Amino acid sequence: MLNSDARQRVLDAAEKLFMERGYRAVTLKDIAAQIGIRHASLYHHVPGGKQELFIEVTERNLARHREGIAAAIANSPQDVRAQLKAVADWLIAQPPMDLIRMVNSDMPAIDPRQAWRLSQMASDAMIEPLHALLKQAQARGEIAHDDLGVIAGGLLGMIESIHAVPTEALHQRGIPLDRHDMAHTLIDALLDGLMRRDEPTT
Amino acid sequence: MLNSDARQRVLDAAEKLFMERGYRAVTLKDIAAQIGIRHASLYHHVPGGKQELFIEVTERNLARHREGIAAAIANSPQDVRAQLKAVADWLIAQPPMDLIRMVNSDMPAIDPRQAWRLSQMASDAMIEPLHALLKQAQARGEIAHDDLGVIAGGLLGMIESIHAVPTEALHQRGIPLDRHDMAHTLIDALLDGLMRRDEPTT
DNA sequence: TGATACCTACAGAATTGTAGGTAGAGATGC
DNA sequence: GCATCTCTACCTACAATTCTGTAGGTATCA
Repeated sequence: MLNSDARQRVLDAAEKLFMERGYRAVTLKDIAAQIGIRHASLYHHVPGGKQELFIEVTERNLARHREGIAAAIANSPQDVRAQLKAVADWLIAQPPMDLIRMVNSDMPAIDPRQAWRLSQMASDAMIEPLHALLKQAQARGEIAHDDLGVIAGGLLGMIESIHAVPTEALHQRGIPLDRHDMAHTLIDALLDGLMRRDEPTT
Repeated sequence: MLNSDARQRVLDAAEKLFMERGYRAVTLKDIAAQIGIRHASLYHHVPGGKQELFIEVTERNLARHREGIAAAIANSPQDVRAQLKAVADWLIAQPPMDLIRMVNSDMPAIDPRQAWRLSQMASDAMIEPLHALLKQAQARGEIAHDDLGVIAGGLLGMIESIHAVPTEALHQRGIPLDRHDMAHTLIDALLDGLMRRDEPTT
């Protein structure tokens, strides 16, 4: 009842649209249309209305990210490069997680208490796992850096920025440019550095 | 007339809000309130309405970015690190340029022709200058990489992601964490790489 | 006296939310 | 075996508000 099949369809559609476009850019009509029902029928499954729907699916989405990132790391060898690429592959397969929009546009539009809670969740789900991954790699002696928190955030922004590449741009001039490849390229670049070195560090 | 003082105030307020929150999350009332007038008065300065206002200020903003980035590079020594940091400093001083939101939320909400044009402009203003900067550094032998286009995009995403750090988070535990410092840290990390090397490459 | 920069008032559409109704599936009483 | 009862998942209709855009008026200044 509280988690029926029909309700899940509503949450799925809402999650997809809200995460793609943001709170204000999605109407209840959009969500209802996506699953072929009338907007008023949404209230049957989510009596709390738009804001509660947004909060619920955002929480759900963040929880999924936390688990997805954890699983990606757990299923990889103990190696920063492999782990980061696994995380990136998982992130690229998801709808974009636009934290800039979340912080600057979505959060100011909802109840401040909830906004604060969601911001915390976002940090815990997205930044912390990456931060932990990097710290462990540092402990293993694989990498060396003083501000791994900052690096974790930058890494995330770098990977997510790939979602800003329009789909058409990927097939240009016969180059089968793939988002996963791009993410791997970026990770290799961050790990190895761009500066030219005469002795190649593999 | 076409570029009066009052009109500039309208464009400034609109640019700030639109770039911060996105097209759908900003109402004409918000913009008018920002400069202390009624929403209907906006039509005196921008008869084209909301969509044309958005397009105009987005163009303006992108043009400013193109110029600001070019100026930052021009006023720096011929050195990737210095140039990238100058660009980053300029970007950090601007309102966030959320390309993910632009592509996935703002562009689908406006006329497709204009959306395509703005997307081109965004690429020209943001990615291309960075790409050119990197190619020149490569020509000078400072850096070495095969996919500088991808790197340029990732670099941008990395720097812009700093705008997702909530202002309160910057003053935590007495650490005067500054957005500019964070950007510099990220640039150093990308140039030098995170991998531990026993001979320090300065 | 005319241009500029505003204003009030309002129309029309979109958006969120409420009230109450219905069709069908499955359980229950007799 | 079948009438009925209840629950789920919708529906239509509409109220309240917000948002965009229009029409026309007014104050100020050169």
